[in-house]
Amino acid sequence: MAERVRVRFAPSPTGFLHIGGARTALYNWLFARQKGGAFILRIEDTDRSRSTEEAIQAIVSSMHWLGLEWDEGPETGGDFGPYRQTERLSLYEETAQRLLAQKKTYCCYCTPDELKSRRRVALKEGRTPGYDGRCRELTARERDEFEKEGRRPAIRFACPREGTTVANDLIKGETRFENRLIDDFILLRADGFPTYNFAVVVDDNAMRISHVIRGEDHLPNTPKQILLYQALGFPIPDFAHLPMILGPDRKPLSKRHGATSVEEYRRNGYLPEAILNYLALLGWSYDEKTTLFTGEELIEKFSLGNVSRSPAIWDPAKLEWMNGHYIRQIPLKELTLRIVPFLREAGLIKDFPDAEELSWLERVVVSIRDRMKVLGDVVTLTDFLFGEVKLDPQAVERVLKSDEALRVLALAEEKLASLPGFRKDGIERALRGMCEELSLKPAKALQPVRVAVTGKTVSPPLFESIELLGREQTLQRLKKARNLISDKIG
RNA sequence: GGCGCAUUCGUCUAGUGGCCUAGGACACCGCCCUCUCAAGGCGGAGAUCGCGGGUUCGACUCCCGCAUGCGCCA
Repeated sequence: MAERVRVRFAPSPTGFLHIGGARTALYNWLFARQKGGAFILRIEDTDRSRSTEEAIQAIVSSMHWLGLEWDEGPETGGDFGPYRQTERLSLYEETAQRLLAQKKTYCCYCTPDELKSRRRVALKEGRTPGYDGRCRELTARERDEFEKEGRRPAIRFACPREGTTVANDLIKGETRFENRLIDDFILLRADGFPTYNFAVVVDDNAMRISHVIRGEDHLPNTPKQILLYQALGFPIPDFAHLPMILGPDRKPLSKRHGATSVEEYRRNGYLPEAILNYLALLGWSYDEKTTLFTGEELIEKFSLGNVSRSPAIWDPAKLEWMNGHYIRQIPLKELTLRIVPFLREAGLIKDFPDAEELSWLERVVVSIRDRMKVLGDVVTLTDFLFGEVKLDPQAVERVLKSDEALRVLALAEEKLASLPGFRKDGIERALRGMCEELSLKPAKALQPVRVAVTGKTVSPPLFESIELLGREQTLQRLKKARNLISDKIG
């Protein structure tokens, strides 16, 4: 424990970085940064049928995007590599052989099919479905027989039949497991690939991991791993098991609950700051008041002792609120740049804007900043500023189809046409003057103008929007709306 | 089926024996601001602390049982 803190995040590359994985990574990262330790990224790709190269890239890229930089791992390398389990096969093999020589493991010739059917029978008879240990006492001759049949052995751990293994979890506290209830689990499969429990112990030791911080789903694996540490004579790290993240139905978070990967949130316009802050608070808290934390504050204040022991339900609404908050924290110039990709993606702008367009975009951003929850909101909020207006039929029906609206539009057009300049303040004066002349409340009289100009009953502030649109476009839209009404009213 | 973990407002949580007539945040409702919608400010409603037993002068907090949920063995 006096040794340097070394922690790791060890995902299986079977898809995008999941929200739960991101939180595990974050807690590891915070812990390492706070303690001045090392944060290691290790790829657990021994399940060849499900692991892919694309998934590794996806995870790496989400980690970078979140700013969870690792000190050792893919891309960066390090003194304890390689950091991919499929590149460490010989280490597992050697370690297993060592245990075999010490008679702490044994060869098992049972095939997966045999095991499966035995398990079924056991379940049907109401017995515990674990491995019965039948190959543990195999004689040399029996082994030869199996070898002659062409069977390749798996290597199993000879688990102690008595005693108790105690895991002192930094979050859950002391948990005890009866050794006799743990079956002789496989370390190395017949094909030479290690099982999860074995590879994890070998690697965590080889990489000098001091604290294993991972999801609670691994808690039942812990006694097996402790037994392995002991058999191998390795020092045992500290363990900390994080509660799960569930959907609103208290089932594991999955696609049917909505977005579950960091990548999806990135694409929808969530900010890393918001995701990190929200994730930090999902299962951890600092005091009874604080909800907003900068990255530095999190590093300073995080502690495993304050991590909750019970599962948390994912609440997209709170994340959204937090995202809106962080959007408002971003300096205008930077926010504008971060919005550009969303405008391009939606086809609202073609190329990357030049300096002039950028300064216009900045003014656009000012008008919508308080209205955004995600960066992608920029599209629906400002689409009327690009190209033609699409008049919402319902809005036309409700606010445009009247003689009063017709008069409003005519006067507005006249007032705006004769304005000396075309700035927000002048526009406002002109339109408020219009309201007075018509003896109408602004709230009433400005709605037809809003619909004519923006196509909707809800929009960014009208006067700014009109300025941003420009005189020519504005007048054109007012006229068009007027013609439309005249036709309709007859 | 066995083993393990968990259980405070709808949600995330504060709470480590008296400070709790249970605090904060999101969501919800109302008011203010206001050209719409937001943002912001102010306020409201919302939890007999899963249930039942103990221990104690006193329990959300400690112990036991039960229920439920989740995990692992798969």
